[in-house]
Amino acid sequence: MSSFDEMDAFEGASLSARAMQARPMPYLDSLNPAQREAVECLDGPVLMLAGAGTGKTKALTTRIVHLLSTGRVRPNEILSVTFTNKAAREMKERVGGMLGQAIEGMPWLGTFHSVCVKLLRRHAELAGLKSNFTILDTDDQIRLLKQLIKAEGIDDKRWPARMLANIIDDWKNRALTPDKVPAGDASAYNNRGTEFYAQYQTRLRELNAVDFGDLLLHMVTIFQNHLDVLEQYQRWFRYIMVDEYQDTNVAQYLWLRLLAGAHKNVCCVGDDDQSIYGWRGAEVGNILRFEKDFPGAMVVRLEQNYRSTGHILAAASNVIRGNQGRLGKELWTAAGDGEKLRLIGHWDGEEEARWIGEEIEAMQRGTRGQAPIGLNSMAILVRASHQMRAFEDRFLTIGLPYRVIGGPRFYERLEIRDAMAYFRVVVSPDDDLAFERIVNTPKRGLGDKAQQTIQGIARENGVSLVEGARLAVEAGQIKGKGGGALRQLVEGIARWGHMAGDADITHMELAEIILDESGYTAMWQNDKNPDSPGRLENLKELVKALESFENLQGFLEHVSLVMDNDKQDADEKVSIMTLHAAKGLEFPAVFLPGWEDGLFPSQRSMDESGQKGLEEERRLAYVGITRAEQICTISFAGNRRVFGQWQSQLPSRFIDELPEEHVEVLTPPGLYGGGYGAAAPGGTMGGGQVRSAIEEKMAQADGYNSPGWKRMQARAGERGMSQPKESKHQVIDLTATSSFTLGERVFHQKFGYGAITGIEGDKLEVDFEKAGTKKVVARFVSATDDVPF
DNA sequence: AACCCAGACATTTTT
DNA sequence: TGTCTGGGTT
Repeated sequence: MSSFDEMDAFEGASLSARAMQARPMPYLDSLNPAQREAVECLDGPVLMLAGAGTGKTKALTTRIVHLLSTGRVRPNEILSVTFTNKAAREMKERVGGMLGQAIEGMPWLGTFHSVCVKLLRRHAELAGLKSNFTILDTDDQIRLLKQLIKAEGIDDKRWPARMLANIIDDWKNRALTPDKVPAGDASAYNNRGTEFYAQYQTRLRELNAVDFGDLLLHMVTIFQNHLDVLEQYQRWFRYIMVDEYQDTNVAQYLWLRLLAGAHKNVCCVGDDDQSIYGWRGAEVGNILRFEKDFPGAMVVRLEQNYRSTGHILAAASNVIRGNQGRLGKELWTAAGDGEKLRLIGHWDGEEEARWIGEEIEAMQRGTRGQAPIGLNSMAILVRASHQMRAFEDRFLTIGLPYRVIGGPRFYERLEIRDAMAYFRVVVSPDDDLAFERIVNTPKRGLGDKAQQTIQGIARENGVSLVEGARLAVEAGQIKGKGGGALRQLVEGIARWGHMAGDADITHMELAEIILDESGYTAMWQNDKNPDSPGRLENLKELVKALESFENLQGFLEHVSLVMDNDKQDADEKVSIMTLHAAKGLEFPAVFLPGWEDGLFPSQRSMDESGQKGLEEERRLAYVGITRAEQICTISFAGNRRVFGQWQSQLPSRFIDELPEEHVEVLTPPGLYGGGYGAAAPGGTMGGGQVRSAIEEKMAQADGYNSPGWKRMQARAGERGMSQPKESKHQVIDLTATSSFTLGERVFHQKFGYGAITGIEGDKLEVDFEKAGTKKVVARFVSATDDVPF
């Protein structure tokens, strides 16, 4: 069936047309011409260049639906890869929704990694592994490398394991096995990088384990060395689709090329302007080269944007225009111009945070002359996570609810990893890494010496550490308190292992039993740290997460790849996140603070990667601006404290790239002589008309004295701490009632335990044990039953 | 094993 | 400036 038939379904009087009417394809009707072209071009290579907010996911999912409903392929013959679980989930849901039924049969829609795990479990022996191999995360990886480094007697202070891990990851991203590492890289890690890489791979094989990078690399190697296996999958995956193609690394690229090599029915979707993961091995070159890799490829550009206003798109386009070697796209919208971008400079970072806080409250109330905007519709996007702090502090004091997106993933948390190590030991007692992790957690009096004894016995007898520990206990080789505790642990592991086969106990009950009997839960219950309650919560959540799995084994196989962190709460909150974390999201109102040279674009990026680095930063700017639907506010500060030192900052060079006609320059508040320490007058700064507008606004601001800016800057430097403070006039709401009393002991989510030293309306002054004295809003603390100290 | 202090250090982090 | 790590101490 060709697309021709489908398009003419309602016009022609042919038999096929009438047949089509009997089975219409309404899903095509809601597509724009470009999307439709990309959806209907099913055979041969297709590159879908999808600009921000142009309905990429819609096109991609519709294409799958089209493939399926035209009956040309079965669901399990489509390979569709994404980078995140979230994206995969969303695609599954949308395809299912469009088909009007849950699709069980798309086993090959998933992340690169999850698809590779599935493949690798089938062919593990070709990589020297057993199919029940474990997947190590970064933490395990580093611990393992540390052991190797120590064994070689290398000073891991001078040559940190972390560094070696990065080097090895980098090689794996480039699909380089130890024997293929180019001579030019030989100097890596004190000239011994390759050697350690080889050792590490050997050790992984011994442990029947892989790291994230191996998932791809092993499959590429298998495909390269076993033509029969490759051909099998080339035949099986009749259609291939790739999301976020601009983010693929060399290994992923090779993997795809191998699989698509025969039929070339591959549809890659991406946007070269949104490639922001170069530092993780992503190669923009992959997408730029697509037409060379797949001659005769059909290239479709999705350029109609359904997200942002005209001003926002124009500004974003003008910024990204500064990059070389783009495939080129011009976003447009059928919607109106909307509001211009808003640009504002502040005296320092604190004032910036304060202003944004006020602005958010104003938008929320709708006092800016437009409809109120909910907090969920607003986001602050920063370049580096340390910038979040200023906002968190400020929002905590004014009682503005916020949520931080990103941060450590759920399964990366200490307590989750510990718990999982317990499960691993129970499920597979020869998992030495897991045993090492938990043998003395909680503390069992098994220090280095005891552990070395166990290691020694295990090695002598050629058995696992658990078995070695059992032998050590039997022989009475561990003295004192540790001996008894170890016996308990070893017996526990054996007992829990038996329970795993007991049909009367669910795996969730088993998990709880393991955590309780091992003393792990008690360890956190007895821990006085303010974050211990949270950790216990997480453990509960972990056990809950087990519900959707058959057994512990099944859980462990997938958890490291599947569990993510977006536990969404229903409350209205402003989102704070990095620009990287914001990719793929959209908000009616977006704040982009910290647009200062060195911070954004990041100095380090430019130092390490030069022009390439700068261009990636520019793409980050593009990503940031295009997250905004209605209102986009860019700001910078003239002074900022970095590592405790006050530094005067120059506005970001990207600000000069904003087109004046699409930007409105706001007047800074200037309560305390809101001067502008870095608005260097003069022509050397480059052609920003926007910049002169800023200078003008700065000059209008109270207390700004144009010729004196340099002196102000100098003084600011000298004074150090004596920066302008935020205004002290606090409105004390006498009507607000507080149920707290002076001296009462309270708990705060972020600051931990403390005692109330002052009450002003609904604001409390609390002397926290760990965090010092802070002013917080009463509803953010709770009374505790603990004895006041 | 718990504690304390000095010193290093300090982007982005889909899996 | 603050956080974290590792080494040294009790």
